[in-house]
Amino acid sequence: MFNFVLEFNNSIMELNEKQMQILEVAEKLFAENGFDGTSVRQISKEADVNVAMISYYFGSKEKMLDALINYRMADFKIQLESILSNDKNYSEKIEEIVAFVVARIHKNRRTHKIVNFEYSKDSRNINIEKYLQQKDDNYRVIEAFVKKGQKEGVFSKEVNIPLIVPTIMGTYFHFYYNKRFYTALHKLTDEISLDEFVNTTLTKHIQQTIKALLIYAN
Amino acid sequence: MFNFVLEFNNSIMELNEKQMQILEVAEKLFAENGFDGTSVRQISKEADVNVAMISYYFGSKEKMLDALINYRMADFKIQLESILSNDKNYSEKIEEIVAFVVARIHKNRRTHKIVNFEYSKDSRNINIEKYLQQKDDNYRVIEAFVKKGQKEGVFSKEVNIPLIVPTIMGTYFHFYYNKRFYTALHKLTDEISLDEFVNTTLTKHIQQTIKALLIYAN
DNA sequence: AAATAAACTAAACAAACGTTTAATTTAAAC
DNA sequence: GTTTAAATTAAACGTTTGTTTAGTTTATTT
Repeated sequence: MFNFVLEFNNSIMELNEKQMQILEVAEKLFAENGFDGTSVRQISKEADVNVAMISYYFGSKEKMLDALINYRMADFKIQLESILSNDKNYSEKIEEIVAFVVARIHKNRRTHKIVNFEYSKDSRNINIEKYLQQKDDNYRVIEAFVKKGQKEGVFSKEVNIPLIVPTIMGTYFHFYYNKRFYTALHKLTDEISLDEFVNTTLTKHIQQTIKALLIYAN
Repeated sequence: MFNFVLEFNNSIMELNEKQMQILEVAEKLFAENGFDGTSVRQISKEADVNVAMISYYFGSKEKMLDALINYRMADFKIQLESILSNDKNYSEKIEEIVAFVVARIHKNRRTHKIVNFEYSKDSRNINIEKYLQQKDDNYRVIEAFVKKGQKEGVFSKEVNIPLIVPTIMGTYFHFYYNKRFYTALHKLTDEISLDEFVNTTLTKHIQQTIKALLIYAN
């Protein structure tokens, strides 16, 4: 019996297996139908638990969303730094960073989608500290890397560093949100070939883009 | 008294001023709080009309969303082609295309956001033909432009053409969806400086990116 | 001016919503 | 084995949801 210990709301929240099972179902349904488009009865039915368990375990539907986001972002330790500390050249390092980021957001795409949609709402009062912290951490690592490359004369100094990550993640998500259109364009069919497409073609495109931008921008 | 004539569901839908006023309010609220997060009573209250008018005019809340999307996409004639037909060089043409696309989606960002969020839902049954048609039209124009540049030896042949537009639009939308984070990073404050930022800094970044990609990708 | 059609309204509808209650079963502690 | 706590349940709570009804006002047509 292994529980998932989670720092949350300045206190520690332990998630047992049943809670995690509920969150998995909630993640799927929120990503498919939106937060407001998903009822707690749907979640409880699909997770095979009583409706009251959601309030019992998480307090409310909204607090369950908080728990989900923090649960998914909790293990976002900066593996970037280990990539940047190896002895590859700058071009190879860019490729590794992009491949890592794309694989990561693809794996957590459902929660990212929920955050993207709910985050900008005035009405929603979600606790996205962990998400913002991770975003900031990632940015600082990228910033240091690019500035180092600029100092060594490998990277162009004309690049807008804060907008590099939006280009990486934005390309992925715009593809993902419009996958029905783009998979038709690429003649892809099932979910497996989507994974493959992301890991090969899409990743390669973003790698090319960022390499060209960092090296040749003017 | 000028009405807006709209082709819709294989028939012609005429929108009078009151209907357009309702759609403007609905667009704002849908973009802010989502489709499911917005009630018809909210819309009717803010638009200063009776609740029943929404069913009376559009049939249902969902059909109103259809009407909104088609209303906003209706005037999306391909101005791209006029840009591409002038006598600028390739580099300048890229700049003009990017500036045009960014300005366009920024202007219609609210409806784009709604489409992005509702489009991927299995549960939602929205009619996005106009949107898809416009997407396809735009892609074909871009494709022809890039292939011409490749033939003339100006553009790299290593570029994945279908993924160029996702990079342009994705960069914009990832910035827009996370604007709270990025405006803090850029130390922007009000809505005006956001418009300015999009028209100058963000547009320039995407121009740099696409130019570098098309010319130097390998 | 009378008749017809369109625009608009307040009220009511059933269904679905998130949450709470009170009772019961299961597990842990003593 | 008894007591205490935690987990689980079915039912009910009061709101809010999108939509419809039936009636009234305003505009257009004859």
